[in-house]
Amino acid sequence: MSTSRSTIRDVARAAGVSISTVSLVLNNKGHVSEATRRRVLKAARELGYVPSRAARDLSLKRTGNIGFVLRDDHFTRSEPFYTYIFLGTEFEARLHNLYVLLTTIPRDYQPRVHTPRFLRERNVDGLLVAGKVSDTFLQEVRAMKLPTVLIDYEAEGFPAVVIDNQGGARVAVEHLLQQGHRRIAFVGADLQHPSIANRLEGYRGALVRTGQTPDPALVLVDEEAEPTRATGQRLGQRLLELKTRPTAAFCANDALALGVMETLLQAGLRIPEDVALVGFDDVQGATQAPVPLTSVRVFKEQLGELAMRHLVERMTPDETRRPYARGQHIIVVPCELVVRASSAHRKAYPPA
Amino acid sequence: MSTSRSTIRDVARAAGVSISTVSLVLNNKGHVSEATRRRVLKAARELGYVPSRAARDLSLKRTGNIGFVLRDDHFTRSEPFYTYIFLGTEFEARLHNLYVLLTTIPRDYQPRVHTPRFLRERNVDGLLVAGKVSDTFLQEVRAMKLPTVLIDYEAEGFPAVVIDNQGGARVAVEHLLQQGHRRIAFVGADLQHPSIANRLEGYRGALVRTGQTPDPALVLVDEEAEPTRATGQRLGQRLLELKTRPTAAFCANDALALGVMETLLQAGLRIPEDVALVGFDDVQGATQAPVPLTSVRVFKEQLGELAMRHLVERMTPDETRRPYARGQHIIVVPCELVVRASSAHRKAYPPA
DNA sequence: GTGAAAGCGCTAACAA
DNA sequence: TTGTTAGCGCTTTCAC
Repeated sequence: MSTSRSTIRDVARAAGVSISTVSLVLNNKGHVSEATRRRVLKAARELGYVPSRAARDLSLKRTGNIGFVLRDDHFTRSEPFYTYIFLGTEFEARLHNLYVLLTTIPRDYQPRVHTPRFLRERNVDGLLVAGKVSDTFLQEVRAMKLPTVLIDYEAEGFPAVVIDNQGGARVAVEHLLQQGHRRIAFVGADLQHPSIANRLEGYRGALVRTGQTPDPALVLVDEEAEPTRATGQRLGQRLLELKTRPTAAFCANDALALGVMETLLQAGLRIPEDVALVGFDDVQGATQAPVPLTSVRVFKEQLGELAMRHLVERMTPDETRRPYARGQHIIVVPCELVVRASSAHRKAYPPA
Repeated sequence: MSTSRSTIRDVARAAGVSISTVSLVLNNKGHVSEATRRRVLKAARELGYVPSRAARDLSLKRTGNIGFVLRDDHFTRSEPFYTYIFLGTEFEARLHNLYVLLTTIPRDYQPRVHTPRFLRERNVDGLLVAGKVSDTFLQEVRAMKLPTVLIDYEAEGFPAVVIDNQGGARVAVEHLLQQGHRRIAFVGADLQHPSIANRLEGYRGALVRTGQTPDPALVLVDEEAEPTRATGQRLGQRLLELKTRPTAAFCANDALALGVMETLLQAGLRIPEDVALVGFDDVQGATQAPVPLTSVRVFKEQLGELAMRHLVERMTPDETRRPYARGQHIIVVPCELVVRASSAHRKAYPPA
């Protein structure tokens, strides 16, 4: 017990069988009689036997690791969005007896310089990429022919697990419409980001569906900026300067919404009486905001779990499965609206 | 290139030597002639050879992994404190060619139920534990006889890398004293936490050193609570109810300080004119607070780096090192005061 | 200085 | 149903 750990040999000896039998039992393979199976299991338990990962991996020609890559600035954001996603993958990984190797890459990724070590050494069987990353990185990954799944981001040729951005945005805007709002602004940033673009689409869709004509003047977007609180503050300023001020704004994410809120409150406006606000992501800060923020809740851990599950499926060529297209599957995860004070019912327009 | 990766055999063949020679060259061992050394290196480079981790680990009887454990509620805090620490360890790990396996444990850790998988399977060569964790967990770790280093926490029998809590607190309070403050409160929580206890010590020390007698009435502590923003709000209330209000408060961390600030501002007090505030940790939110918060900056990534380095030292029994006590080394990392508006010079008391 | 060979602990043919 | 054996790719004695 106190000496070095026991091996498959020890178990075999203790159970009075050969090591291959032990291997078969432990991996539920082949046909082993119930009697020996029990003996083996018992011996293994009594010896506190745990298979050596290195030995198994060497024999199986795999690593048992999954790489998880995200941008460092995303990982260290004050909102633990990607942290939850990571925890989701980690949870699912346990079910498959895999380890997750987490590494960050810089925003301005340089192809050979910043390549994660586990990729360089080919020390992962599959790869998970969370959030928007440099395209040069994705190109490198593409060239490696490694099973890969993106999370909360989309790119040519990669399967991905994404939020139902469009659907969530639509529900959010429909909620505002239902509250009686007719002049609803959209606050956004970097439209290159598929998520943001989709949220804008959802916003437009909701308006069009209800027979409205989206007013371009109400689309407040800073194409060059990241969707941060600071950007929200600036865009809030622009909102204030509009000739006819909107009565509500749907913001592409909570950070932006919180920034807008700050600006509006400082300008002396009331929320939601003067301007109702809805965000997206439902971050922790949404609840604690001066005016609790209505938002679209995203199930971050679920994103991670699903991505890992999907990755594992792609890694194990299951013969029993039909030969579906090996292409770019996109898994869309639903989200849900959480109504808080920032968009509470306006006295003037009671809900339908 | 497109087929499976090349092995040490391939390199040996290409260089016209034996595999043991290749091994020696690649590990800088034994005496190999400069000529063959070059040939081997060249061959390895041309073949894009990367040693198999599994094979090496199997042979070396090690795993090449380091476990990193922290509480899930710490990891998902909105302040990426532990995220930075993790990144520090990850950075240092690369230098030693180690992988870091990150896992969280619940706050209410249950001994055999929640044991991290890599510990159960003994799949790490060393362990890093960040932040306060359940004592039952540490007991389990103790029993494993695994090289371990704590980070930002201390416990019997474990080496640790910690912030200079006492020193930082002292500097913070000295700063307030220098601003002319004489009634300085201490705002804290859970004194069981060594960091908080030490910060209180530093606070007292600064006062005593300058010949003051610490006033127990000014020590506002909620022993039962965690040092969070909510706790800070409550303690801020208690501060307001004091018969003779302090002119300044040193808070055990930024979360508490931010909570106190919120309460004071809502009560109509001005900061720093009515009450000056100083926090600890220098979190991201400190800069963005309504009144930018003076705080003690902590070099989080450095904590992680040092811990990893120390762990690696303990893992590799270096014969050349003197047989120092194998005991509980505590590495103290300095921190520095960052002065912002929340404690800016008061007109009444110009700086010395 | 270099090579042959054993062995790390496991899986998977292949025999029996 | 079970056992024998040949690897998996590397490190490391031990000869030469």
